[in-house]
Amino acid sequence: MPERTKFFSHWKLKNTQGRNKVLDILETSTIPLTAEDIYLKSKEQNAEISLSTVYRILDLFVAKGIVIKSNISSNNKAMFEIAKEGHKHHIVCIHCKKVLALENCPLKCYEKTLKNKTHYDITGHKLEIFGYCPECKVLTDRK
Amino acid sequence: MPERTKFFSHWKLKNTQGRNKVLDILETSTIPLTAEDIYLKSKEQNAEISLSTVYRILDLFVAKGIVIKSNISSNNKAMFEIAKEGHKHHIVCIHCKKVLALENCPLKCYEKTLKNKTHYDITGHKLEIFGYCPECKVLTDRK
DNA sequence: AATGCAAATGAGAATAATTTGCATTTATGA
DNA sequence: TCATAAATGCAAATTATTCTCATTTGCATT
Repeated sequence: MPERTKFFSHWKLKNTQGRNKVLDILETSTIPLTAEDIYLKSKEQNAEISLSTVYRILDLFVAKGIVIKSNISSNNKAMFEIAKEGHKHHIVCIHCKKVLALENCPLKCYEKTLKNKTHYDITGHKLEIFGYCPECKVLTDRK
Repeated sequence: MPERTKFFSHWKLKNTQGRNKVLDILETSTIPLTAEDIYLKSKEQNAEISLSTVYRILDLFVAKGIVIKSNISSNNKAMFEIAKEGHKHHIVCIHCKKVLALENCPLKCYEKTLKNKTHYDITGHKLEIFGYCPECKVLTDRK
């Protein structure tokens, strides 16, 4: 039984080429991707999945908690990333849009506390922090 | 000098009817609102602001850090809320969509640490936590 | 208080992301 | 291997958001 079939059967999902490829692409990427990014990567890798199918697969993964959907500010495209350890969070400068990655996830501990307190099975989270970077907080229009 | 004029002049912004109304609506609301929600509320209150202007005002407020833009899962409309103390975070059940409000913000402390460490002027953050609620984690399709 | 001007607004057309319908193909369990 | 339900591709439909441009408004300065 192929490794991925086992993985998918945990969720009672068919192990299709498209789902495999999307999972590959998401697991390989170090940054969140848009549906179109994934579509283009599948094409590059000679395993094209139609864009609407990419959307359907992503929706499914989000519904299962395998993937986190978020909308990084400014553009309004949805971004998708694996809901797993090893993810990164960022501080985004509202003014110059510079992005600073945070060393470690401030919620790692908190999630454990929360599991005990709420009895939820927590599968992931989204976090983004905003502000003015040291340069911009000086220049900015605010008094 | 009207109270709001002072507020707006801090950001070198004109004190217009639209901006006042949008701020009123956002400050009054206990939940994040879509641009359309705000448009409809302005209409109800006999101070209609055109939808495109609502979008423009919201973009401006986001750019200044007065408002936080986020995209609560499932639907893909942007949601807007005041970037202020007293905000709430939530755990959303991936399966039944139930929302549980968290008592206190797990980032309150962390933001202070971060200010010192990064010298950013932090104006706000977005946080959403996902998982299966106690009922759904039993029923769920996952093995 | 009146004036000038840059900035803000309204209306609706344009854009672009996402969803949907339906005919065809594919994965899985018997 | 076969039957069947589920997944996919394609193109059209939908919908949130942005943009254009003519008109209006807020505010600094007389």
